[in-house]
Amino acid sequence: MPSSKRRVSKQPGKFHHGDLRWALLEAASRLLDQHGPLGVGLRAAARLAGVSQTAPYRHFADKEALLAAVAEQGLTDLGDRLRAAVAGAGDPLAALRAIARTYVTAAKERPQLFRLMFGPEVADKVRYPAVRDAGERAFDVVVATLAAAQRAGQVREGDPVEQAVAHWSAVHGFASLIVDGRLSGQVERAGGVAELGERLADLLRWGMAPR
Amino acid sequence: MPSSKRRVSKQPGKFHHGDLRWALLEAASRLLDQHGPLGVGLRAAARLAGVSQTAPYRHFADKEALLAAVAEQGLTDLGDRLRAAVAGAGDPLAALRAIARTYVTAAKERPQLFRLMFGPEVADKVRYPAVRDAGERAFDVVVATLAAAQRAGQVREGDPVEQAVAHWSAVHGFASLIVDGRLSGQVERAGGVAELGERLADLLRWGMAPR
DNA sequence: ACCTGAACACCGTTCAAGT
DNA sequence: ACCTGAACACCGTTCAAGT
Repeated sequence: MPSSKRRVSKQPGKFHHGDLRWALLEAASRLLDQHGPLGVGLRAAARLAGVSQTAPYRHFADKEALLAAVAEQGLTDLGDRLRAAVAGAGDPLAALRAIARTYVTAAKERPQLFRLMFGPEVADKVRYPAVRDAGERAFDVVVATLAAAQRAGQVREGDPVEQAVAHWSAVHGFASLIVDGRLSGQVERAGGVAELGERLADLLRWGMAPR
Repeated sequence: MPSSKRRVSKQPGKFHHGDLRWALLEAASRLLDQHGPLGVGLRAAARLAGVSQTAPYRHFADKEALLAAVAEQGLTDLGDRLRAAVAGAGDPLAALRAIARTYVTAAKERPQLFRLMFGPEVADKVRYPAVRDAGERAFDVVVATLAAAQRAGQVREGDPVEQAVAHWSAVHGFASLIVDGRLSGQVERAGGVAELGERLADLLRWGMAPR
């Protein structure tokens, strides 16, 4: 995880940036929101940061490394937000609802970042263990919440990891289809994303089998 | 939907290809599987098809249009496979399971195509109604199956579209996370994708609330 | 209609060089 | 360590031209 605060150069005037790495991440993030994952370039980021085209190579091995760093930031931030949402919920069941709401909200806020985080731009995840770890830390929040929900008798007994995969799959799939504009008709019919999301949460909770 | 059969040129010798459009789709499809959505290029496709770099512009307005045509083929094919899976199932409940299995299998078979179909490469879906229509035809299979399941008393009553969104979200999210390598640990723990998928199907069917 | 060749403005990446 | 400028091999796209 990159430092989120800009450091001041120790030798003022000698470098354009006290922390070029930070400046490049900031530039890439802006390019991402404006032009999508395909609009993020090493040269364009360098231009935005005010350095030469080859300067980024001091901090990132290649373009994919820059994108991976942005994705890692996004996943870490998502994990933090999920943790905060769980902490602010009254009980585990409310926490599960808060996870779903927070996840979909984050995806809608920065759709391009969401796409980068789970898209093909950073193809070889083995090359970026930090990206994978950030994703797993976010997933762990879901697992812990389901374990707590079981202890509180609000979710049926079973492997919490398996339940977390189910919960995450449903929430992630819904967020993905929303971001991709694939559910716009259904969203309109239901009167909004939040409303449709609530109904899906109920279906997941009570199941689709006849009562 | 592009014709899936190569036409023979009416004036042999005059053109390199009887159907250059078909040849370019074929080339793009091969580039996609080999190098991912980012490896598909207009020039590379033209090279594979044996024509000049500018020839593709006779058939596709730009690069995105070529990618959109490939995505459309993939979505149409997915819809066909879902329909066939439903037709081959004994009852609506088995059909729902077959939809999930078919969807995940298709995603695993051609992960790069799956990413293109739902990824950011074709960003502006309004520009490509054919892509959207192909996706909706696939979705309609799920809606129809849930309506049938309700009539058979195998799924609780309710809006079949809403239930289809829930089913599709869960299946799509699971497939996405699998393709993205995000569940490799959990898959190993569970003894395979099919096994984990079966457990998720049960959770979706019976719900997560305490019995 | 269909295709070509040259050209333009971009890329990612490498290399030799400067402080 | 950090940054630059020139260069190479690629892109997507446009344009004038050929059959």
